[in-house]
Amino acid sequence: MSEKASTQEKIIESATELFLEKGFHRTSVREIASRAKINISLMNYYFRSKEMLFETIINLLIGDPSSSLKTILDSDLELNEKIKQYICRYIDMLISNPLLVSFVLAVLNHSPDKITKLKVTDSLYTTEKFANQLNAESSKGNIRKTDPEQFYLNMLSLIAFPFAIKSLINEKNAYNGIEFSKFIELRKEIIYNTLISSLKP
Amino acid sequence: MSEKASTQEKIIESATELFLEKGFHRTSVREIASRAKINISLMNYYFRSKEMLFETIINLLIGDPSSSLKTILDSDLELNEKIKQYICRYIDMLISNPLLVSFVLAVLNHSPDKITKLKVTDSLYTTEKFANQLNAESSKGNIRKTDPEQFYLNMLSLIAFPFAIKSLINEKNAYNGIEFSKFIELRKEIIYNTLISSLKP
DNA sequence: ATTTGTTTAAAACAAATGTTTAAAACAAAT
DNA sequence: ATTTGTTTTAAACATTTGTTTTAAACAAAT
Repeated sequence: MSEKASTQEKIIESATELFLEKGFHRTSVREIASRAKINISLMNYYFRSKEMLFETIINLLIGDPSSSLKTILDSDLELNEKIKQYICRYIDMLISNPLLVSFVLAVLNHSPDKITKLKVTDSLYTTEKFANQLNAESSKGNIRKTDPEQFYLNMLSLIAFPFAIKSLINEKNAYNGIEFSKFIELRKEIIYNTLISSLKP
Repeated sequence: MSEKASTQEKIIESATELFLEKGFHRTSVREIASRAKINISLMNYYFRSKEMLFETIINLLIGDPSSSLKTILDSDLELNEKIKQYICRYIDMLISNPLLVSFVLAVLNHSPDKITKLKVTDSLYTTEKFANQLNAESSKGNIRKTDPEQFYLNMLSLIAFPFAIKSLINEKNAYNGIEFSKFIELRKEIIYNTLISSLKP
């Protein structure tokens, strides 16, 4: 925890850690206050309610990464290169925050509106320009006829799902955090190859 | 709800529905009792605690499907056919219980031990015989050199992840439950083709 | 020095939680 | 008919929950 952090920042820092680890309902406001070393009532003073604090943190956690990734998808990169970079950046992002996938899935599961009604919704799961690119390449005969929706879902699944079952993978292979990251690093190329060969005419 | 169901069965039925929909912490024992139309204390009478009831239900929900799928993986089917059947049966199972993925991921996330220490653990995520088969085919030059661990993870990701983000997919494409199922049905062949082309030497 | 607006603290609040108790209702057996 | 063991009920239990209240501490401005 940073030293000169304001009360507000301390609350966000602690709450973010706890919400990522344990989710909304398993985290109590007293635990947040205790970790942030502030009085309980300050949470309500700065964020009105636990719920609003949670929504603030959702935006912080999802907003930045997803819009950064959207940039790649919407760029003018050549298809193969775009896919390669997207996989790479996405995985790097998740390695640096391995709890993010489970967090998003948890929220998505018990209060989907919190995510779908988000300003950043379409950053999270939209493919318009990318879809056009796939269709174009398909028309030109460069790649197999491909449903962009399904292809993007394949890509997302291959990238994100392993993080959702991290503990299962670690348990089975007796991995620690670092070994897991190495295992995931290997997937960059594997996922790329898998997707590219699925596109070959 | 069945008519002649015993109290114990009524509790399990109601609790299963609620745990699947809302998870452990968002479900109260009073809600379970109310839906099952029984007295609150009967829950403790039959299952000692909410926690033990939850574990009972985890076993019921995960046990059967996963061991059934394990059978396919451990069979003597030829590789391509085995993959095809595995995808098909897995997806059929998830279509008939679309909340299962999110449920397992939620449990896996906040109390991994509940799953990894399960009797059915290895049914959930083990690949020994399948791995040997892949290695054998690889040695014979029939398929590309492939890490079985990564390949199985690919397969699992492609199959299961879409169910974890069901609400996102539905929201984006304005799907209802049936349209989602159709979308997923299409994936059987797509996933098969994707995986098979990734194996081609 | 006093007033002002802001931030922090301690205590209390009402509501909800999982669980236990103690007695009643019930069915089966003697 | 009475005892026995099982099942069900209503009430209370002790904690914990998120939130609010009230007042104190603080800093800045007049």
